[in-house]
Amino acid sequence: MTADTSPLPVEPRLGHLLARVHARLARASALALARHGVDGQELAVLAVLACGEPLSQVEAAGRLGVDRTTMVALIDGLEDHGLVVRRRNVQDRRKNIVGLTPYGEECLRHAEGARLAAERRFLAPLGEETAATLLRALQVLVAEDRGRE
Amino acid sequence: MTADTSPLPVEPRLGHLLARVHARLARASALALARHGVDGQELAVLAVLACGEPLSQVEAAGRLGVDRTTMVALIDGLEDHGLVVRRRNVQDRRKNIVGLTPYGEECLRHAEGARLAAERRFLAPLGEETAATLLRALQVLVAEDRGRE
DNA sequence: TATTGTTATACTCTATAACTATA
DNA sequence: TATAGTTATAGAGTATAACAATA
Repeated sequence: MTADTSPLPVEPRLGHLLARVHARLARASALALARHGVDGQELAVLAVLACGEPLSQVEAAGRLGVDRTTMVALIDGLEDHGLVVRRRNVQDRRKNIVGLTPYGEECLRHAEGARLAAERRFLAPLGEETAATLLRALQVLVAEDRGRE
Repeated sequence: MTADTSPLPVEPRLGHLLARVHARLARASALALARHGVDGQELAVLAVLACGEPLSQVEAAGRLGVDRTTMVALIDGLEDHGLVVRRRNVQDRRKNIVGLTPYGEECLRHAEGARLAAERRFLAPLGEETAATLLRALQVLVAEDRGRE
């Protein structure tokens, strides 16, 4: 409605806004996670593996929305750093049960705390109420997605 | 604080939400733009080129936040489809002034309309007020970015 | 036959380096 | 020397195809 005489190069587009906000959050999170030796995706894997029942690689991949071949590489990295272990499932020997090592659990706690703090700092300029509205709005928009596909 | 016994796979993370919402909007926009022969990035280039003064490739790249080498390929594609033309700047013969053809202007109008309509449909489930809050919140978060860098 | 994990491969997107022509 | 445009190249990130082991 005020797009006519705007001196801005292009009126703000939702897509650009989302991409830029996401990129900035990613940078802030990366900075906060650096000293814990994991990146955001690896931390997400740890969190998924720690949430309740033991998961196979395919199950973990499904919960994160990545391909199983991507999960192989992720688990490789985490295992190399001693954060997780692969164990053959004795009931179904095709499956690897991937579990956190004690070190992995400790890393998850610390890194998740750092990530959460970074997210709170990131949202701080909005104020509590607006931040909550933002999160709810984003959840509505992803839920809407599920409804159609 | 509530991370111990949560039955959820992973509590919703802002990063995931942003990525998923962005991906969904990108799909919706791509669908809406398909019949106009441009994708979102190409449309953004057209919009930047149409906003006021004549721009060189580097200037257009700067406004979109992409590399000049990326802009070369983008302009190549747009020129191949007859949407823009490169003209040598006579004051500074290193620069290409990139302008829209009449067909490019028409394409911009139609495609931008389609994109805007898709964005409105996308935000519709939120209701007007919440959608406005979402947009303002995202703008605050990118502006915050500018303040620090 | 289908599924799991794995590897190799290809694809997309973007940036870096190096070249040219101009300034 | 520095900048604009271009090209070739490389890197990150991810998906697809094919294979062995297992169900």
